[in-house]
Amino acid sequence: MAGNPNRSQQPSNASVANGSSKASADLLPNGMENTPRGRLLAAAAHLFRMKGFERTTVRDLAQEVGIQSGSIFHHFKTKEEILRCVMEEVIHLNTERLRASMAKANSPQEKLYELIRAELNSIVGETGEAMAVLIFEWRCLKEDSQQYLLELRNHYERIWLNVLEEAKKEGQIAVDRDVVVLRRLLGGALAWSNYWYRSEGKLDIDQLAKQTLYMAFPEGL
Amino acid sequence: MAGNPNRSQQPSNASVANGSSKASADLLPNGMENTPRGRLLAAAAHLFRMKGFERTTVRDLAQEVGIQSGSIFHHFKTKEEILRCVMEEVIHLNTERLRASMAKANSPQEKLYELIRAELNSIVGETGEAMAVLIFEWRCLKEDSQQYLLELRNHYERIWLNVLEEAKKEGQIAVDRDVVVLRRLLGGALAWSNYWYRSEGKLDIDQLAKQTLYMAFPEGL
DNA sequence: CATTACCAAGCAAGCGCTAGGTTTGTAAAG
DNA sequence: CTTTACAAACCTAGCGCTTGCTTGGTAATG
Repeated sequence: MAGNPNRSQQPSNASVANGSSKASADLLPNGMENTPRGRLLAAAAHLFRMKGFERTTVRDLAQEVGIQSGSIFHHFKTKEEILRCVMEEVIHLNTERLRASMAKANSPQEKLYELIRAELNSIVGETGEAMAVLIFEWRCLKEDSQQYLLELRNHYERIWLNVLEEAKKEGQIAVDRDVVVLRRLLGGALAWSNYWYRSEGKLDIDQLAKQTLYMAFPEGL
Repeated sequence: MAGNPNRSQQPSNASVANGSSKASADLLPNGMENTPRGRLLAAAAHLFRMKGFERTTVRDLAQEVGIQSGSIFHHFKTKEEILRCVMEEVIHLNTERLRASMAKANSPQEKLYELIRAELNSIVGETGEAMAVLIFEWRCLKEDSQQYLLELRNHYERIWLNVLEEAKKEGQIAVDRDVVVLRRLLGGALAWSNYWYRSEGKLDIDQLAKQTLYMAFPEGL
């Protein structure tokens, strides 16, 4: 038993885990996948999306990044903390994206179109798995984690509501439409796209964004 | 009086009809709590909604109906079968509701409004918990159960698409709008209401249905 | 006396997580 | 250039507990 027959030899480059598992397709930008922590988060987003938080064991996660299950707890205190970190990072990233997307827009209609496009890209793009986890694994968080992340989400929602309120004030949205309800309808419609939209299909993201914009502005852009 | 043929039911058969007489309706309003099976299904819908399928243990479920955990397996072969039965019954029930809702409608707009109202009632009404389970616990099903339930769902979706296609043919929906995409946007928006809509609020279901109708028909009814 | 509904006890497997030792990359000290 | 020091990264082994599910039996009903 003294030997280590199965031990993997990592190249000094420290770039890639041993080839037992396919690389996760959902890596968050900016070199996050270069640290062990980032690799774990990316793999977690992938597995949590595919199998759900509860069904994903720490052993699954360890295998995905090519380490032993116990080694995970060198980087995270608990399994729940991994979930929370995935969610936290994706909220921060996409709140920033939302803000940036409005820089190129002027009218409320254009702004709303850019918001829809940005959220759609968050949901069906490279952060899509993490976004799905954020949306659909919410109840797996402990109470205090929920509370904390709720504040971050409120900032995100505030951006939407500001634009919708501006549009209504300028008369672009019928007076008997409630902007809070409208945001929820839009949010649901967009979130749902995570389940059915495939970028390989004949519908590209901009087209889908335009179809979605009809929900608020029937005359389009 | 009738036995319990459902116990050994297998969904792996591609055919929809398996023992045509074993009417469901254990789960919902009438008869729901009259049989042990019905009580279990109702409790399961509730717990699966609140905690998720994985987090709900058979011991939780047993305690909810006041029996021992082992006794559950007198009524269902596996825990997964309970989930499947909850979903199956709620699909059957709501497909029937959808059909019935159109009896009182004439124009495509009216029909669509009734469809929205019916689905909304399914989602936020007394079958809401089971509907949420159907939507959000889908991946907890085994492959063959998914396949089986998918056929039932396709019938449900067909009703929607027929109405939308009729509306488009009559020119009520802009030519550049895709009815399949529109149904998915509507479905997402409606499904999402399960997360935020509270019937105690100031918005009643008919009002929400009307706000939702704007997504398809900007001029309303 | 068959059927239905249930209990009591517990098994095998799998779970999150821990403890304690080993390897590895890096960089200052000799 | 080599040695020494050290922390981060990781492994091995397994503990304590929970899980879905099984078994073999009992009580009540018609």
